[in-house]
Amino acid sequence: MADTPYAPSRIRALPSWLLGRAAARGHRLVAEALAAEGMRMMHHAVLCAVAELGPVSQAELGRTVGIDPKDMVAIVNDLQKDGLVTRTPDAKDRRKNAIEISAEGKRRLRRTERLGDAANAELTAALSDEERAQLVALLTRIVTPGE
Amino acid sequence: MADTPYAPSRIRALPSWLLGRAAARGHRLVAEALAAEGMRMMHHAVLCAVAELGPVSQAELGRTVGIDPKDMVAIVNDLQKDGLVTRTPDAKDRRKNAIEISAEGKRRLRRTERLGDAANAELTAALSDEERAQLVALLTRIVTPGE
DNA sequence: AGGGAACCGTGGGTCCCACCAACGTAAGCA
DNA sequence: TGCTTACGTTGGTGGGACCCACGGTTCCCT
Repeated sequence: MADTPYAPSRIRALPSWLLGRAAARGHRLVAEALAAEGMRMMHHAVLCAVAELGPVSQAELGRTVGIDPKDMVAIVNDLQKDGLVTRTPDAKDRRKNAIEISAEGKRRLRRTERLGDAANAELTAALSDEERAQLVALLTRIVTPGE
Repeated sequence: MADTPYAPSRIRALPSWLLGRAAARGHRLVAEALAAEGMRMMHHAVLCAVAELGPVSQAELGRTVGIDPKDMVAIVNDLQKDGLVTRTPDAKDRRKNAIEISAEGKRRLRRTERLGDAANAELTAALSDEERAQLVALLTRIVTPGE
């Protein structure tokens, strides 16, 4: 028999392993795509969330995208430095910063969304539309175990 | 209106995002489980591969599990230090190390495999057996785009 | 009204994973 | 024989996720 160089290796069938591998490929594809605009995945995610939520505090932003407040500081710093969002102290609650997307941020977001979509298309190129939807549904149930 | 704190946020439907989240949860669950035996995911994967492949070089090991040779060195060091594998110079090719699992390694592997399976069961607890198989099939096609 | 609890933003740091560059040694091939 | 390739090892970079602690602010309960 021809070789098939490496044995199937029991772990290759474990969901956790496959998820790790698939996520790594997805991350690589998306990161490469977004790099064309000088963005990273988390920056894009945060920018996207800001666009959807309107003026919002960093803490709430962190909760929606599920990242540490500490890391959010650096991301918002970067986005602000590039003029993609504005960070103004909230008049009603002076603990908060009101983060809002700028016009330039919206333009950037439109481009990065297209890049991200293209990368995701490549990531799931081997799947039919129906299978892609299936995958999304299954993953959604995995990531939200409590709901 | 009741709140539903965060908007669906467009990115939450992207495969790459969901994969990252699901992988993070899977990694956390498995890592916690394996920590009971003082093992990490990559150590378990390598040990598993060694058990399947028999005496094998580090380079081939790295190819099968898909990790950097540099990282493989550290992992084999750890496994050897714990007496789970043996690393002997290959007589036929003196560049290579022949890595082989030890009796203690086999015992450890049996335990970590059970722990890993349990963690994966919890990870996919929301899915039926059929759905789990579906997920594995879909992920497999994503991680091996060229085949 | 007062005081403790909770929360926000920020800085400190840790751990794990992925990847790249280089080098000495050894094998394979022309 | 010399050239090319491969193996193992050391060095380092960077991103992602996570945790702790602090000062400032607001909320809530008594």
